[in-house]
Amino acid sequence: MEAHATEVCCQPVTASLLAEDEAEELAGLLKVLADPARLRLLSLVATAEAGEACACDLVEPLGRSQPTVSHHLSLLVEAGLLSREKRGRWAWYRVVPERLSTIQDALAPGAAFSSSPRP
Amino acid sequence: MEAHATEVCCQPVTASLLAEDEAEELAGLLKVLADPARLRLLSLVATAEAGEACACDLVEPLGRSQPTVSHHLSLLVEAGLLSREKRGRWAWYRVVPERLSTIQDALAPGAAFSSSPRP
DNA sequence: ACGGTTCATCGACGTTCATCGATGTCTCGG
DNA sequence: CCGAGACATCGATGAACGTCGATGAACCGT
Repeated sequence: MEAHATEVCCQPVTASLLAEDEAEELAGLLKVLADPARLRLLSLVATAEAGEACACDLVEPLGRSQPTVSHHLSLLVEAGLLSREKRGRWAWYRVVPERLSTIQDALAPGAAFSSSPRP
Repeated sequence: MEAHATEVCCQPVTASLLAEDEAEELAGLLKVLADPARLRLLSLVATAEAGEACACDLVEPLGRSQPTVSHHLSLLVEAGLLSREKRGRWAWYRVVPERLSTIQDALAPGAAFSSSPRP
């Protein structure tokens, strides 16, 4: 019931009537974003040098314990919002911009009349 | 600590380092969206005839009890995602597209280098 | 003025979730 | 080969949340 990265995820919310399944799918993805700690992690990684950040450099600026940071990072990776690459004994993270665009598209406002321009 | 509609809400997450306050603010707004019932309510109102929907027509298609629907609608209004207008004994709801755009802007990907083009 | 309809509020219950300390696993340097 | 550092996993705990039935408040037709 989680927001796996493989999902393409939904048409725009305002474009057509969302089914319960699609709604749960999109809600699962949004739920991962809807947390201060995870938003700041996303922001920390995005603004990090070279666009990637080591987990060891995220614990202190986030002000949470190491297990908590690890937990949030796992959720972000599972949702496809971050990618993890383990190099040596460090784990490096990057943001996945396409995944953010996915959410943006799902939230496109006033899309109710933009489906078929006219035959 | 809620997502009041008056908030302008944050710079893009990927553009600059999010402070804890801003993160909580944006998270509060996203938390309202991150629920299947509320997403479907938003979708129901958006795709309704004339762009507005009566609360009485939302209970049955949502498949939840009337108090639950009322509760979710209140949260959406408080977050500024819906507007409520009481006419007679019915309550009519409309989506607020600007509020959706706010979230879209906050989630703009790859905005790390788009702040100041060059002086 | 009364009864029915619409909607919000209240109180309660079960689930989900963020957080932590303790522990386990892996990798490297000496 | 052993110890230290980095990270994930486990188990527990307290708070937040979605849901419902019951109740309350407002607004009409008759």
